[in-house]
Amino acid sequence: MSHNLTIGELAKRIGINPKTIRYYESIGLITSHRAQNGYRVYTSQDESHLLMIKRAKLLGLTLKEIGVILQDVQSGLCKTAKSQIKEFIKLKTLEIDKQISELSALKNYLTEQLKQIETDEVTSSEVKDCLCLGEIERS
Amino acid sequence: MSHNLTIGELAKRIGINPKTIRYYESIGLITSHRAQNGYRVYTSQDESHLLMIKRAKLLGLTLKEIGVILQDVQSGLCKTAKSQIKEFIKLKTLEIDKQISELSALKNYLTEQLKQIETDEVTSSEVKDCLCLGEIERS
DNA sequence: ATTGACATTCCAGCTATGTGGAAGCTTTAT
DNA sequence: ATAAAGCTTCCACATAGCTGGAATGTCAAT
Repeated sequence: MSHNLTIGELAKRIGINPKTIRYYESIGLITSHRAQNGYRVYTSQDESHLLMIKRAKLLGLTLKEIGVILQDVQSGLCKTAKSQIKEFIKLKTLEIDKQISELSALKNYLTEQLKQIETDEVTSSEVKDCLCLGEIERS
Repeated sequence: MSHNLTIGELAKRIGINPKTIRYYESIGLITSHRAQNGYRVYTSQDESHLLMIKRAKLLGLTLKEIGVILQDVQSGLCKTAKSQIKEFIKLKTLEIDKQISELSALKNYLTEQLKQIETDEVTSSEVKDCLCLGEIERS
């Protein structure tokens, strides 16, 4: 299963810079095994981890937060100290809810605004209200 | 209406560091008027702008993106060159949709995971799957 | 055997987003 | 009138998250 990859191949598959992978290793986010020549060797597991990192970053997690998840996951924490990961998941879920409702509110107002702009019936101050003062904070 | 504020008062109302306000000014994100003694003077409009900046930052916009919005809004762009702001809104709405669906997916999987953890029926690899390999990408 | 494309480490620098501190002026309170 | 608190500018440092370059080693192809 583990079709071994060099750092360059891995980087290409994930769509990131090899330097970034080395950087992640340097901060302890991932690890690597070495071939006899000293080259880093990666497995599909490593690829999965990197994909997860990429996705989590897109979702706004910091590398530090991602590191915590990976640590927990890799050390099989859910068997030995579940409460931590439970806590994390609960917290994260709440954060996500908040983020979603803020995004929805912003989207609604932008959509509304777009409609108005398209029917030529908007004033500068209305746009300003939408973006600066709008009822987004209700969410 | 414009109960004038010093930088310190404004900072306290918004809940940010006065230095941050000066920094925003230094990068051209906001402007300020000065009193005769040289002190910065802010109006409720400025307060609105700062609130909007704070909110937008929470939503993941960079200061540069926020700057674009503020520029458009402040120059009354919606009257003079609506197409740009229209374009921006459309793009932003799409991005928001994507972000929302990713967040929803992540939330679902975290919730699912939490349920399983709470009923003591989860394996390390399941958590791993959820976070690293899960079907989040379907979204 | 040489060339070119990779890999290694190390160090340096980059952007974004602030924060801290010094030196000095202004305002406010006592 | 003096001290505390708050304002100014300027400069430097901090943190996150990379990115680039130099010097060097390895591998694959010709």
